Amino acid sequence: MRYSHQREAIKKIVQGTNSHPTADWIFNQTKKIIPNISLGTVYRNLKRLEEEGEINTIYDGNIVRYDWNTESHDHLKCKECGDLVDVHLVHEEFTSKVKRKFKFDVDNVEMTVIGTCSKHA
Amino acid sequence: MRYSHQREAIKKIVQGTNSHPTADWIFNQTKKIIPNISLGTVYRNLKRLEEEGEINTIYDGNIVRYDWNTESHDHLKCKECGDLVDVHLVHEEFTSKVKRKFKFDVDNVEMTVIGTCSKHA
DNA sequence: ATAGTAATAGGAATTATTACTATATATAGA
DNA sequence: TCTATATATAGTAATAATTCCTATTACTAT
Repeated sequence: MRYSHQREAIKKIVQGTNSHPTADWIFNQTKKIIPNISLGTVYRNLKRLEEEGEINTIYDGNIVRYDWNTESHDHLKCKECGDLVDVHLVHEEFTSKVKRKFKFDVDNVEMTVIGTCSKHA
Repeated sequence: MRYSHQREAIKKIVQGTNSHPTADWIFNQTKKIIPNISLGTVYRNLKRLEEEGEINTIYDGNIVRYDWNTESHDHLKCKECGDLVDVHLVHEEFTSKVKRKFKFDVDNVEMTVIGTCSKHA
């Protein structure tokens, strides 16, 4: 893969936030550095970076977000503030239980716990 | 809520399949009964039915699907055949653990386990 | 039967994403 | 360093999913 200024900028932006940004947010941030970058370039590079394992794609309902955290993890989503917080809830024992019980080979678990965070209890 | 022929047809169609259909599929099925139904009507009524607790909305990646099964449950998704199978994996002990550990009040857990089903092992 | 309210059809508008194409750029090799 | 070429980009058009809008239709209580 050939180097590109654009891809580097996009990578740094995703890796520099905990906000689980959308493509559009990333596009706007990148524009501050490369004003004439195009949205297609952002999408293309987000896909490339995901393929390279540099970033992760997460699904917040039907909204696609990106995450610098490529370790397997889960999310707590507060319905009051919309905050999405990284947590580690699914462990090895869980995947082996699924394997045993359903003869299902687990690659990945996508879990979002929806509720109310302590700030809005 | 006033009775409507359209909404009843949509409800029966969703409740009559295990295929976790998309809005578009439901639209096409409903057309077989009510040829001049409009897509907007399908979306509006799917939303109403979800609000009434008659059906569930599920997110398969960024694809929105609908499910007759309104009991809290999880999904196994086979990356080979795309099959989405209902399972019950998240139990009360899990939500109370999240409550204790993160002071997070759990409403709902959305979990999709991605991997390979026994047919494609 | 009629007025008032609620739902629908059909199409336009919106949003997110992908595809296309002419131009620009990174990089391997002379 | 210069050049050739493959790959990436900007800008725009196209597509897909969903929501919004409005004139029309249907139901309900009088």
